[in-house]
Amino acid sequence: MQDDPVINFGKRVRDLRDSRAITQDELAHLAGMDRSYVGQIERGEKNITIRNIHKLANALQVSPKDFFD
Amino acid sequence: MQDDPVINFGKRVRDLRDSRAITQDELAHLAGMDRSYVGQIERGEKNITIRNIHKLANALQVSPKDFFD
DNA sequence: GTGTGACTGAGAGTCCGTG
DNA sequence: CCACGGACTCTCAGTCACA
Repeated sequence: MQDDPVINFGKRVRDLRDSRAITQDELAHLAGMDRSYVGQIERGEKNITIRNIHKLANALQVSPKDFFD
Repeated sequence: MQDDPVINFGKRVRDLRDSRAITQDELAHLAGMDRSYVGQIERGEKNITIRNIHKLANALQVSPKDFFD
């Protein structure tokens, strides 16, 4: 069982993004971040900060809580 | 209304710590962090990363979701 | 017991490109 | 459309001394 928060967070972002049928590029643009960075987050390669968590939550129109399920 | 996530997160940490009646020193020890670092987080001076959010959640025995209310 | 400023190494985050 | 890379800049992690 993989319980690294960075991994789980990335999976959650990908799920939410897929459910909205948008690309990494589009999500990056909505959140005001770099396209390759979004990819790195989804792959669990980056230890994201709380400010960017909020940016992604807003871009995906969810509560930050929804990333921790 | 102060909606900087860094500020709100700090307040939430302080509230949860106070409700447990422990010092910054004790929380820092439980979370495996430096005492002054915890203070900086509570004051909203640090844009904390997701891994440290989880450390604090574990130390306070709450879910990471509880920081986002 | 806590607030604060200063500090260094590590890693967050960007920009460019490739298959 | 995405994974992955190099090369870069900026900021966070983590600690310390002192108020």
